[in-house]
Amino acid sequence: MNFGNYIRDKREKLSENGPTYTVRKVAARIGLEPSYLSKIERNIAAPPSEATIRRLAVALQEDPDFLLAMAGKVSSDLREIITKRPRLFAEIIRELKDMPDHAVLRVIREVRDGKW
Amino acid sequence: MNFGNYIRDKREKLSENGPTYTVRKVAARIGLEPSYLSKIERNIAAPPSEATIRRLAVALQEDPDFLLAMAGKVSSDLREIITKRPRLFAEIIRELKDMPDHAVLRVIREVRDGKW
DNA sequence: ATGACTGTGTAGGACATACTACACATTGCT
DNA sequence: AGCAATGTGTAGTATGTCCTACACAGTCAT
Repeated sequence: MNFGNYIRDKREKLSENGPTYTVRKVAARIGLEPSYLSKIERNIAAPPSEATIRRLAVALQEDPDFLLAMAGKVSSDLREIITKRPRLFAEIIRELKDMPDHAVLRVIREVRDGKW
Repeated sequence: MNFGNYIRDKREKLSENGPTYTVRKVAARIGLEPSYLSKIERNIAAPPSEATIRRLAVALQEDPDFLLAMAGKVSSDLREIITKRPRLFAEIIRELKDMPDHAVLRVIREVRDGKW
């Protein structure tokens, strides 16, 4: 599944009950030209900028980090966190790479519970 | 400290004993025009691409993740890891954001020791 | 059949990224 | 004086990013 198909599907699902989620309406709400959004949805145009993806996430009730990932991007706030301590974060991310979700979640919980 | 100044300093340190680390020699070794490297070092040109930064890291015996971070970039392999499970990694990275180095290192060690 | 919608096609443009090619001036050596 | 090596200035290019502006064709209701 790619970015364009995903948001087209999502928008079409939302547009089933009423004309609130047409290409034109959504585009207007997030400040884009309708034809541009149309092209994005058909993968004729590449995914838009991070700022636009964020507005799109709000408009379509999607998780911004997930949408950004579909566009092959990493949220700028995460990039900032990583670039401030690159070796440290590179190490832990690579370490967690092959761990199953539930194990990573356990780490998150342990960290959050302040056992450190 | 910015990218240009940093690599200029590093190269100059390495060039102290012998003419092995002139702008021209280093540029030749990593396949760049000398004038381009010169401009990068003086911050007239923006930091180069990830691939070039990696070659530069090898040539100057620097940590690639660190150099990439100085250029405001995140290694593409890390980006890939994150975009495969964006919500999970977004959560843990934000959770670790304000933790001191030693605490993050402890997490890394625990993970590596396979207590999970 | 007119008007109000719908999505989409065409044709750009402004700016950034990531470079190359080559000439030039300065310095040090012989 | 002449050559080699140094760093740098100028000019230009290809490609990508991120969009706008506007026109057009089809559908649907009145």
